[in-house]
Amino acid sequence: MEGTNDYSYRPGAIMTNNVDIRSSSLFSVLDDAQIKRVMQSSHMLNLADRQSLFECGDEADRFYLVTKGQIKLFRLSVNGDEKTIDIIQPGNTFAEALMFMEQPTYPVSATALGKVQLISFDNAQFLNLLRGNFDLCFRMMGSLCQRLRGLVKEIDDLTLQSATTRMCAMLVNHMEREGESEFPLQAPKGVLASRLSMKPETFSRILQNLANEGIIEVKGQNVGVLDECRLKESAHPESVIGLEPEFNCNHQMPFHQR
Amino acid sequence: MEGTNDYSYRPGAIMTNNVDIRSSSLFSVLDDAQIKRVMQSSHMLNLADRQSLFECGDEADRFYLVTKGQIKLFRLSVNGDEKTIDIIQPGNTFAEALMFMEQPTYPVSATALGKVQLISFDNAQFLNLLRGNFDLCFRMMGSLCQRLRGLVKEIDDLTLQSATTRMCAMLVNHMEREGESEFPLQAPKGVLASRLSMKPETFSRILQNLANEGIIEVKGQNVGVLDECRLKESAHPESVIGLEPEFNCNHQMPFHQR
DNA sequence: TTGGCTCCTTGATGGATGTCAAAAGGTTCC
DNA sequence: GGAACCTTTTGACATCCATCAAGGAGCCAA
Repeated sequence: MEGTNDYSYRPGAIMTNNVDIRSSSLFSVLDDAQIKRVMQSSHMLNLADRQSLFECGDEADRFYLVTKGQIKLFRLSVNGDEKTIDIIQPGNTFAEALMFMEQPTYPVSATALGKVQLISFDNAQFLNLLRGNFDLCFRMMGSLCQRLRGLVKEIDDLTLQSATTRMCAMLVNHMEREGESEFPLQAPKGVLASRLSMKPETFSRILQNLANEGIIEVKGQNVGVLDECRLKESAHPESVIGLEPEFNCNHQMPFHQR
Repeated sequence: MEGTNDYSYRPGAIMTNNVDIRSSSLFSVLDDAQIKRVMQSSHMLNLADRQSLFECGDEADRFYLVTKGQIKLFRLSVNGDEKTIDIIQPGNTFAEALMFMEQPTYPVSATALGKVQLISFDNAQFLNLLRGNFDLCFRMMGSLCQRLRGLVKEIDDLTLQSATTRMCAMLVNHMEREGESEFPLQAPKGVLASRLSMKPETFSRILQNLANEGIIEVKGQNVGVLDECRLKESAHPESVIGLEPEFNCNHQMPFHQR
């Protein structure tokens, strides 16, 4: 499970599995000597599908960069309900915020979605690096700030938006990231459901509704957006502010509609 | 509305309205000269009850320290629904995370709860200070990290916990902060309801239920905790893990019970 | 005191989403 | 190819909480 830092090191791009480490914003401001130093305390890891990386509450002395596959971050409730907090994509780091805590423990559990390859970094090492590099500090603070904004948005979504709205917002994100109106969902539907804080049954029904409305079409894992305009309206209800009620596109989607 | 920096400056404690600026973790690592520098670009503000400080989307070039009263941070949905994200207490700063963004805009609106006194600081000034002070950077990163953890916990609560559980957790926090089993709620019930992501009616009913159960007693704004044990059980359902179902204290609280 | 606020409470009802159960596809492994 | 298994879908029903409407309760002003 735990390998060594056996990837090639050379000045310039540091490639591991087609992911340039420098493309991660945290590492982009490091010079070659610094990268080398971080690398020396790093390990490459391979995880099988569903393999656990750490559990909520574990001591947190390392952080991670995903180079291949996806990592699911989640929390469990007493009765075994699972809430997926985030799905980390290749090229992104996670758990690095914890290095600033006194007695850091992971606030979430992490498991592999499919086969995953990642690199782990030693918190103490990285803290040393931070202590001599203001650019890096600012990078880090910027990244923490963005994550904060993301979570605030998330809370907004959970409290002020409906399940359908969240679904549409996700589909719009997906579409814009892919640049195509047809794309595969990047995780099993059950996982996406949990990410959107709904049950798989609800997820399925909402997709069905959107398809019945002619807004999307669904074939297995593939989604095609047929009516981008209506999808975006459903995703961002604020876009119709200012219109008179009778002029609103009022695309009601009763839950149990067939 | 906007005053000048007319509070006394002297080495050592920097008091403004009985709040020592140094007691805020961000400022605690600054020496006198640095404090003085920050102060020079700061302003004291007074807000009347309900007065707005900034709106979601406004350009964010200052951050704030509350010295008296409370600030409500919230987001609005299209239909006017309001979600209180946080209630900032005296001695605490807010909106400082934004200084690391390119084109910072506030992700929430802020208004006064009651009469409020606060100090605003110039982001650019503070960034200069950060750029020469690693301790301060680490303070800042630590604070951002804690805020992140708080938000993750919040999402957990919203998705995995019931309204009653959230209420109990809040009451336990309240109680432990006050150190008394009897205490006043620190904000109008309607605001607390929104903070807990429920409607005022639901808030009222849950308090009623807890009172009927004999767990608390409520007199206006004052709450007395009668059965701390049961309150904590309801707040942290994980505490009863491992017990056989029939041995669980099964304090059902049907919603419409009278 | 009385009126007019605003905030809170209480009751009746409804709706979005969860739950439970079963069927329908897909995948993997002999 | 088919058996076992998992994921997804579908249906019937339950529940939590929101909504709507009305009634108290405290507070301030005249």
